[in-house]
Amino acid sequence: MNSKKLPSTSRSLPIALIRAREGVMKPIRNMLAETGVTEQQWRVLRVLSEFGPLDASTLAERTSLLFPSLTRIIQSMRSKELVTQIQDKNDRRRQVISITHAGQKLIDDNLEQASHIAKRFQTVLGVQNYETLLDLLAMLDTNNLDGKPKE
Amino acid sequence: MNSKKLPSTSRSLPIALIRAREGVMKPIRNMLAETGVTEQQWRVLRVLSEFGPLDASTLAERTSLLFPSLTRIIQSMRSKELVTQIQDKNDRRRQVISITHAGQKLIDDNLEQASHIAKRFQTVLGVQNYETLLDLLAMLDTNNLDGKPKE
DNA sequence: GAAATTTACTTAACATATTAATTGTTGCGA
DNA sequence: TCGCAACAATTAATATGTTAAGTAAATTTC
Repeated sequence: MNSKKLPSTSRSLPIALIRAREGVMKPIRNMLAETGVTEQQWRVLRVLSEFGPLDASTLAERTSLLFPSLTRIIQSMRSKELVTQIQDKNDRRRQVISITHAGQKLIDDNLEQASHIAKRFQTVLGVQNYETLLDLLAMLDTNNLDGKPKE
Repeated sequence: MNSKKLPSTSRSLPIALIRAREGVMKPIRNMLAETGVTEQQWRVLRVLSEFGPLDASTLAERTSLLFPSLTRIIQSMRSKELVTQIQDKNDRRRQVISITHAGQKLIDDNLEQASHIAKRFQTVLGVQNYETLLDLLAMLDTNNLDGKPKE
């Protein structure tokens, strides 16, 4: 058996993930279009709202944003007064990011619509499948694939 | 019951998709790092190799790349002589993209490693789960979500 | 058959992704 | 306390994602 053949691009996992993401993001982007924030900025607000003030490293991890991206996003969001950034007193290398009232209001104002969108995907897939999907995706996340944790 | 609450970011579908994509792409990117092509350029080569010469619209659809991205990518790949672009005789609006010998060689040279990576994900998830995952992702792809089935 | 419309693609502008190099801090050991 | 490795964040450079405008060729309409 020739194991060198690649799967057809139509059953390619990377491409399937991209297309799924497109489908999921479309309604979310439509919602956010009117708020003036991008999908990533929305994610930053979500995480800050859920966990409270965080240093940039932790924030990057929880939002799944790379550091350089986060730096620029925070700059942009500071100018829009959606977040604040202050230097940690004890370790001046650290920057602590907090959500502002305006940022929290933006979330509150869109909470209903956002949860409606989230719920719709559960309905489309069925709650059972929805949970299964999240579990399978989580398996792809952790880098413990062939017993080689990283690199 | 307050139905307005958003799911915790840890069970958020968009974030789960992003993280899964990260996990899947990491080994692929490592492989491609030495070839000088990006993930998207690899995808273009894959599709051209599988389907033969294609007009830009079809290529964009099969690679899941947006048109403006594809335009730039093709320009870059032409300068590297991985693909060629010629005007269609019958419809001069159309641009027909073809893979070159060098492009095909790049695929051939990495075929084994690429299929090994693809197979590894099947093993990690189990073949059954792997198929289930592709099916579920496909359900998110089709834009028949807002009650508008499709064109 | 010329004007309006549509189609296929390109450009432009801005935001993010990714990797690498740089700056400023902290902590530690000689 | 000097020197330096490690750490946190920023900056830089290149590529892609996304939306909107623009261009040229084909098609439709009157």
